[in-house]
Amino acid sequence: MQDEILANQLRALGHPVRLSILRILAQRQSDCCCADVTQCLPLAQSTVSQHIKVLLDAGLIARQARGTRNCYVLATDRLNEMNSAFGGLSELLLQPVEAKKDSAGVA
Amino acid sequence: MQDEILANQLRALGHPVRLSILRILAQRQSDCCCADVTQCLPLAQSTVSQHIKVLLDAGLIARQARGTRNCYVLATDRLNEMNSAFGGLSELLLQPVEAKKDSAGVA
DNA sequence: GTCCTTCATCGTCATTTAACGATATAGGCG
DNA sequence: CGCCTATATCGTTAAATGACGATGAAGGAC
Repeated sequence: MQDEILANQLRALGHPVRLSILRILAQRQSDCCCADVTQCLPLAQSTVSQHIKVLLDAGLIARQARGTRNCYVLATDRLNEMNSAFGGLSELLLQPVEAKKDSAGVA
Repeated sequence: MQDEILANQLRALGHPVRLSILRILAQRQSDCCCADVTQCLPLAQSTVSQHIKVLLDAGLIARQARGTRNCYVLATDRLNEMNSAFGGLSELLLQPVEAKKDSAGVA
């Protein structure tokens, strides 16, 4: 289901460490490898690698093999899609609240 | 931390059933009690109640005692906040990609 | 007061997650 | 070829999650 995918992406975002990782990637977006990320966090390399995997599986980041290093970049396409999906969701959720403030359809 | 809160809210959204619950609340936003939600889902009442609790704890919905019923409504304020926060996050994340396409600052 | 409905909470169980250390693989360098 | 570095994966463990049935408490209705 669509919801499954969206939920999976939201769940992937739903951890402070993973938010941090995304921010780290956003800041130094080029040539950011696992070791770089690990250096910014108080966690073991294997743990960081695991979090990276969650983000990878959710499609929120992409891997770029670079010699012996694996560099990661934000999957901006997917993030954009997700942004749209989330925008659509929140629009849907928030819609009834506004009670069609100025809906032109009313006679 | 701010991230803790945001992550918690995202995690609360990160389950298909909870997305469904939010949609259900959005559709028939008034007088929607636990039984109503349960009727829309193939889950036990206690399970639905648990999911509702997660959404409550994340502040995404609010409870309104109504006699023997507890009615739930979307916490639109919080959802709006979250929408902003998410927008801000995605803006931050997506920013480097656009490479300031038309930033006026450039001579 | 008694009964009935609604629902949150409790206890349980299986699954998943988060964290770690250890390890094996893959690629560059001498 | 042999070594080193980088990192993904494995195995483990504790804790969290998701699901359920049962139960107890709160609040009408008669």
